[in-house]
Amino acid sequence: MLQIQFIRENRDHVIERLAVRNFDAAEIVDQAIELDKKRRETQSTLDANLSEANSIAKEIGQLFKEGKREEADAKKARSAELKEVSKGLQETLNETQDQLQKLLYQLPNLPHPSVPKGNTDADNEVVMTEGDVPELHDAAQPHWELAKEYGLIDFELGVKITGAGFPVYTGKGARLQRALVNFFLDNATAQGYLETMPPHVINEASGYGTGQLPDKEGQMYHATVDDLYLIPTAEVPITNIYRDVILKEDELPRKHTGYTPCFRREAGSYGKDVRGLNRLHQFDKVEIVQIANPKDSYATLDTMVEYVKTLLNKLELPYRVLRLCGGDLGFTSALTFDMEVYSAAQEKWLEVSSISNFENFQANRLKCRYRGEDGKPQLVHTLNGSALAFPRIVAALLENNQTPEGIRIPAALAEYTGFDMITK
RNA sequence: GGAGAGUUGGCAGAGUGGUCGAUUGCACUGGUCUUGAAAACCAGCGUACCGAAAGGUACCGAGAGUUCGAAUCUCUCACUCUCCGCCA
Repeated sequence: MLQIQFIRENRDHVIERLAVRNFDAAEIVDQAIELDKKRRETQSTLDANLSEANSIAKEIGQLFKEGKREEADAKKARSAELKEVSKGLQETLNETQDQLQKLLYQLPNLPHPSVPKGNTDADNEVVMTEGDVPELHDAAQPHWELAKEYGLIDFELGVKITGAGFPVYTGKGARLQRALVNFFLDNATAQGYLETMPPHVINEASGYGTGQLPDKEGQMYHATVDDLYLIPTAEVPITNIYRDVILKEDELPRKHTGYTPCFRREAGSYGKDVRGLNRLHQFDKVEIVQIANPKDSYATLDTMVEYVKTLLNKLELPYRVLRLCGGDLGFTSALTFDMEVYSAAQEKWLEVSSISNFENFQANRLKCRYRGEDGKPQLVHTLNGSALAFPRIVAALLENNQTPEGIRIPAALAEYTGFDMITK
């Protein structure tokens, strides 16, 4: 959420920046500024009323002690009057604040100056491409065929137990998942990220803290009996560690990594893009999260991108880095780099990581602050990224490394799987 | 699932209708003392909003109520803990 003080002082800048998202903010911004003005005026008047009421209450108390009953009673009239007025003012103030809050919820984060204008993912800027696309043999197959042929993943069995999008991993398929958990966590902790295993279910307050609620309620699985939600990503429980927290400046940055399953309803998604592992309702992911000092959050973002590159290099997967354009940028993000691997049999790029700087947009909702040199609490910057999401990594690994003899496992990962070849 | 207790500032823990935004201890910050450190002593030390400032207002789990006045009384809700039951 953007800060109203900032909007008030930078009206034109806010509108101009949001135009990069093709978001016409003028009307909302002006309404918000108007409401904010009303809010402050109401607040001042109310405060003055309450102030007078407080001093009258004290006077009455004093008069009672002195036994001046009549004088005290006389003052009660004024007190009742003030009470009536204050009640009305309080209602106006609450309404105004609610309306203002609703407007602010509608405004997405301001894109960083480097974000290109654009409408769809076709307008994203390819920052770099790395690695060679492998040449596959003639009988090469997409990963869902390979998974079946080698007995790694059973999609139909998942349908029986749960439904579409909940695959069952078996044998080397399951072992590969376990290897990825350890591979990613070991790499992240070596970079100073604190290994963190959070709850996989969150309460409502946490959902609001990172912005899944109220807007994206339909995207999470909801356990209504207890009013809890299954996490769509580890970002939610981990970032919420810092909800309502004031850190000391020298405690920054805080770095966490966590492995969790992720649950996404993805309502309305179907078609060939969702075949196999391309899009699931439950998948595994290792996440990296940083709570950063605003002055170096962009340097932090760069280190996170660099870190994920090292993972993809170790996995020997061809990949590219995209700078998301305004139209494709997430609601809460100021700058996002997507990492895509090339899946050779499907002949397409698959997103395996999305690394974002939210600046203080999330922090404002979370109320996560740090105390600067002047002693005043200021909002932190939050960042996170996948490092990495498993299913599409597995898809690319299977497709790119298939040979007539079997599926080769990259050396760095073979240390974790215990095998360097998947055979029938 | 049953029964009971509780929710106050970073932590511990007072406070049962008026000068309480809140005693005290610990922690923390600064200072004095010391060759240095410790100890001792002195001072400071919540957050948000309004305001140029002075200052004002709100907040003692959340919301509503009683009252001239509520951390304190009433109601509703949420959460936590303890014991019993069940159980990985």
